[in-house]
Amino acid sequence: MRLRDAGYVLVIAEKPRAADKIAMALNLSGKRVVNGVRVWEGFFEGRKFLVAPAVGHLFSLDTEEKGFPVFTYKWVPRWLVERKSRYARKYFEVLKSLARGASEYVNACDYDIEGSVIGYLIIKHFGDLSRSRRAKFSSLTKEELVSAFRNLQPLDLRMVEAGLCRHEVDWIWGINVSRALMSFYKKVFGDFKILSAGRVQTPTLIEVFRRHVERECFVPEIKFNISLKLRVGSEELSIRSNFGKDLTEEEANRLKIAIERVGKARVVDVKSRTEVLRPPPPFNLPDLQYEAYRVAKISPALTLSIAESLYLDQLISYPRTNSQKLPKTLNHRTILRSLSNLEDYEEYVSELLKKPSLAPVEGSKEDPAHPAIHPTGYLPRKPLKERERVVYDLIVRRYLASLSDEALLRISTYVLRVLDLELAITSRELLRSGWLRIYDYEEVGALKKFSLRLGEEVSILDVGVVKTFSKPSDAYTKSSLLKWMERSGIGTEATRAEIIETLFKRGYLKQTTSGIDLTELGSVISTISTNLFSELSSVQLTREVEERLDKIITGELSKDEVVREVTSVLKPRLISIKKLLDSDESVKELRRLAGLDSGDASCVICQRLAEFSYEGLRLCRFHGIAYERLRESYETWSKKTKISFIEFLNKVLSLKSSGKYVREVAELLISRRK
DNA sequence: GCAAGGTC
Ligand SMILES: [Zn+2]
Repeated sequence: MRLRDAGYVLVIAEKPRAADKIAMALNLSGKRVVNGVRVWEGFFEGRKFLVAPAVGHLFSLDTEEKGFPVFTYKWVPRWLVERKSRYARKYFEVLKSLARGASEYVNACDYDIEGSVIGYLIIKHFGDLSRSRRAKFSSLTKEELVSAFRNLQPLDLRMVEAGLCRHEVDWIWGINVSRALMSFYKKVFGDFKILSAGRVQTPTLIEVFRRHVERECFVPEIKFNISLKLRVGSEELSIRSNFGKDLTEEEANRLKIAIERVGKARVVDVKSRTEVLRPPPPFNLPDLQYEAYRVAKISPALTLSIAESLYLDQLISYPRTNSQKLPKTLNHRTILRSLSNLEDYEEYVSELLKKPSLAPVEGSKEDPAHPAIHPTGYLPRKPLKERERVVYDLIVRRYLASLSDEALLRISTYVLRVLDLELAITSRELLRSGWLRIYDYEEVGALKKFSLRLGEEVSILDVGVVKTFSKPSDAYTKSSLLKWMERSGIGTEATRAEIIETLFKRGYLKQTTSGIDLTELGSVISTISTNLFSELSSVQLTREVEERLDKIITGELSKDEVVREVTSVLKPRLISIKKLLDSDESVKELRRLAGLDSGDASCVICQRLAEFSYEGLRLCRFHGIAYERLRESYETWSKKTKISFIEFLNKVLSLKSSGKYVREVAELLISRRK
């Protein structure tokens, strides 16, 4: 492929800031503002170049068909079909008009499948695919960009095909199942409500459902431990231990008396080691969102929007990244000298600058297009708002920490023998604080320093028996749910927080004092999704889509084959569901599929569909599971302590960590036994 | 109006 001599080369960037960087790297200094959009022109290696930005996707899939099943769709201008994307119109118009005068096109969007689609669709609609090439770079640094433009590649049509396929598969599943759900809702509850389902949101909702069941069907376990108060040097140390045994109440009481009688313990082993605490790597977006919540309770969605505005003010690098690595070419000394003008960091930074070399710690996470989040060195020109300040401060401190020395922790473990039993106590002392001085949010564990010699006797000042009750997993927060999505490999940096917000907007989730919980609607949608669309309800669908996209990239599969496969799974099912929805006598069956009361067999506690029967009591799946857990749990409780079933039920009612369904079943059983 | 993915 040979570049034509006449006309200019139109370079399409994914976003305005990237267009600026590309122009800068290629020395294209002619800045013009067309229709409110910044574009750049100049000469690169003798050819006239023009760089203009998109703003992410400028086209979107859409259909004119109502109802479902729906398998016909086409790409349309995004600003036309999406209210919140009207701002994209001016970028759309500018690219459209500049494309007319161009003789060549370069797709210089991020080198990933979405970037390939963004540039491809613009060239396809406004330009000429046969006169196009792809710029391939993994960061927007001058070196990489110059090399990418000296070695322009043929258009990456397999990446494009994979990208188009991802859009189509998500559209087909999402739109069809959402419409089926709305149709179900109308039929069963009588009114219209906006509902949705999708490859990422549905497994996330179902994970909250699982946690809801786990917590609300939870029966605390009882445990008996020995508490000891020891004299260690001049200090008193309180500890709890079960000596590695699952003690019954009787055993614990006997042990307490025996230990009281001895009154002392002996140090029989001493192990000391120095633990090296490496600085944390610089932030990727998930880490920043997690820390902003942990340190300042800022929600993941708000953290992203704050980071976005810091990025647009040029204070930090691009935030929607998964990378925990900084570019080798980044000039840390320049950034540090600039940061030293800020009072908060001045002292620490001046120490860092004395180091002979500055090599940031790297994490393992990578990103195809953007490095870890770091301060640019540009300083705020006006005072930041409170939350902006908090997020900016976190980013700066994390960056400084990544350039800092390791911290050293001295950990000494002493094994004490009392009677024929052993227990360990641990002393922790910070020998060198290193990076912990600048990033002091990290929990190093309570520091408690003491020292004992081998063979030394330790007096036991007090002994007691402590009864403890286990607790269920915590309810999810927006932060821990986002972490779950990340670990499960669903969604992207840019979308996870927003998808959690969508689940709230649909009325599937609610915020309670202990965290996120499912609403009644959320429970119905989870249940019907699991029953009718099991594929969409699991993170496994994402794995399968990814495998197929990889095969499209290697040429083993085509987009049409993958779309045909999805259609063949979904279409027959949608047709039979539609038939069910259209029939007159289907409401009962539909209610059953949603786990709702279907008329004849309902739970004696909540009227949901009964799926269990115990002691002549019809119980729904929640109360049925709660009943089973209560029975199992009583078995273990009664082995450890003398307690009647009624006493046990009353005790469970009094414990805060007992689940809602468990309490309701306990109350019912108590009232029946009166 | 529904997805998930870009970006303001
Ligand atoms: Zn029930």
